[in-house]
Amino acid sequence: MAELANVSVATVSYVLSGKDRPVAAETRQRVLDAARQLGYTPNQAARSLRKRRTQRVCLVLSSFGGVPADVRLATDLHEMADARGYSVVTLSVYDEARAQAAVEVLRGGIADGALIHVVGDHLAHDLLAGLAATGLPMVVLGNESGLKGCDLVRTPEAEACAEAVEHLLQTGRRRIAYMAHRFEVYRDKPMGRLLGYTTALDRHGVKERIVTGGADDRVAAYQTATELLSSPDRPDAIFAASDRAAISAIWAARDLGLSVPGDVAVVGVGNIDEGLISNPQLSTVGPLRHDYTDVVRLLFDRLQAEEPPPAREIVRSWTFVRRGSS
Amino acid sequence: MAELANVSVATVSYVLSGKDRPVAAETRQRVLDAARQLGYTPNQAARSLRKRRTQRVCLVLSSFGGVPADVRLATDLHEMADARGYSVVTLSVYDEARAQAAVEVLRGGIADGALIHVVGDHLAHDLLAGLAATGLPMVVLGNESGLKGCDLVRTPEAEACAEAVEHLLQTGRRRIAYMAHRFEVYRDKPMGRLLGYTTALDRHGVKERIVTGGADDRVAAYQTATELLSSPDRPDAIFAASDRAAISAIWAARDLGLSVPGDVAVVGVGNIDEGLISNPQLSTVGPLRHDYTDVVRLLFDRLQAEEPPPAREIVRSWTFVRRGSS
DNA sequence: CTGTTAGCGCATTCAG
DNA sequence: CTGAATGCGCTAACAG
Repeated sequence: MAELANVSVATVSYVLSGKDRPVAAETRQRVLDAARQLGYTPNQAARSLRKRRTQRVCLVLSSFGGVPADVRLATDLHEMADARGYSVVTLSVYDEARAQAAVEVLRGGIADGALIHVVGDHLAHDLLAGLAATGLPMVVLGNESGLKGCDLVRTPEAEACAEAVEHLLQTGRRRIAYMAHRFEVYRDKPMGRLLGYTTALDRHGVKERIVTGGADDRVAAYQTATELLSSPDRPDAIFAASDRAAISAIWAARDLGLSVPGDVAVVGVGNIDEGLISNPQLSTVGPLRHDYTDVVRLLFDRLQAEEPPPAREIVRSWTFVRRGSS
Repeated sequence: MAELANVSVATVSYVLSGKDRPVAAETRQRVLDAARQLGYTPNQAARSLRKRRTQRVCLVLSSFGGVPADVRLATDLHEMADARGYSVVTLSVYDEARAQAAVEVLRGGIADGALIHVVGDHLAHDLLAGLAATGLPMVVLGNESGLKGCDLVRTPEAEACAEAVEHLLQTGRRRIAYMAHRFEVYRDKPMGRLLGYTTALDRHGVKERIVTGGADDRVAAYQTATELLSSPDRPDAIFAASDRAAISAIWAARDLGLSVPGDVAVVGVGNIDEGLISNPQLSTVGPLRHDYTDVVRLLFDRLQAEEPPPAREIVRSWTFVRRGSS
């Protein structure tokens, strides 16, 4: 490369990395021509080794096709990364092995910072804490507590879900089933959405708990809802841990000849757009606006800060949105 | 690190990378202890610079939350990567800018190989060809032709879709609408799914073409289907470019008081599981089994080959699956 | 304006 | 069995 253009490697580096060092127009052109002719692209490993920065950020998600809101998160991240000259790579963490691998990759220095949104318990708290202790700039979405050295974005899910369940109680529902994500069921004590459910029932002195799995995918949700609603003492409301599951529940109810919300009310979580086209429209719990620019900004602030800024925390606002299904 | 364990960097390298060089048990333990105490992880940039391999593969997708089948593709890739000691990073390509960026990152050497599944036209053929010319081992899913130096996985979408539309014609449908992905509409000539649609109509001498957008997301599909079905000369069949859009179309029909398939038949593409719980069950076009292990194996064969193997090609088998909606 | 040089952190000879 | 020396491809500082 350098010899083809008949210049030193330093010159090549300067023109390709667009630094301010003055380079004769003619020389620059020669370099550019040679680069194009050879299809030359600087080796990023060498570059980051030298610069001690990768100009990359890493997005860590539970899985592709998981939470629909992740699409927005990813878009917002890509957009800001672009604007600031960073690339984005994504790691998928859908089980413990993947969590381990992801942390290893991050520790190996694949990126200058990470935006981490892993639902469930795959990414153990210790792993996360160990990663943060590395000094890697990171922003964690979740309800982890006691994470030092990184920014936290938490969502008051429990409160908002309790509100939804209280609404069900106040409109006369008494047998309220909760369709949970798998990881919630295997937890020692209820948290988040499930906690909201139990809290609301506690407050109203309702003893009965009907907790099933099935919220993880649409088909499982349909089957679970069908079972629930086929039983002789069927619930008069289903609170599902995801909107997708809730919509499946609506289908199941209708296929059984039950009316929604007449015979059974349905409420989901997430406030996805699809809730607007279901019939009836889906009552849900979630953010009113899906916008993660503030979250993403936390990361880039941290990346571009001279020294580690104090840990900040954003609390995302979640509310109960009543629509036709309840 | 080296000094804490009181050994040379070479020794550290040997014990941590698990090479066969003999190391005294006591020395090894000292290194391991020091590594854990410091939370030391070898820098991957330096390692790949030296070894000229990253031990990473890259998955390139259109977008997270895009095609449901990508979840399986990702799982299969992760699994085999794990087994062979590779990590997986993912790049998301949902527009031209992202395509450009992704290719740049790949050229920069982020991974030893790439599995590329980008639907639509974002990833221009030239970019792909340029990347392949780099010598980067890659497997491309799509119907690109004339790509040298990489393995191709193609899907006879057009044929399978034509079969579906012929089925609609044979069961008496005459006004068949096609709900397209955005990128299909803006193409100069029909390809893939749209081509299947036009081909079938041509064969049967049907002149009328009803092509709309809306297949990209559920809400848009619902709205588009509602418009189509509200018109005085409404179609008697809707062929949607995705199952998700097709399911939205079923909802739209039902919400308008139309029966499916009585008043309007609906057929989708993709054969996603959700089609089994829709009411009626969704007729669709797609693979009977979602399994990408053979595709993934192509990549690792290529990675572990001494010299570039001949370009191979896999043709995935797609069929029309008739269910209740048509 | 451009070339020379010294590492970045690691894996790998080659000596000991 | 272990340490010292070399260089992977690049950038930044310093000479010219």
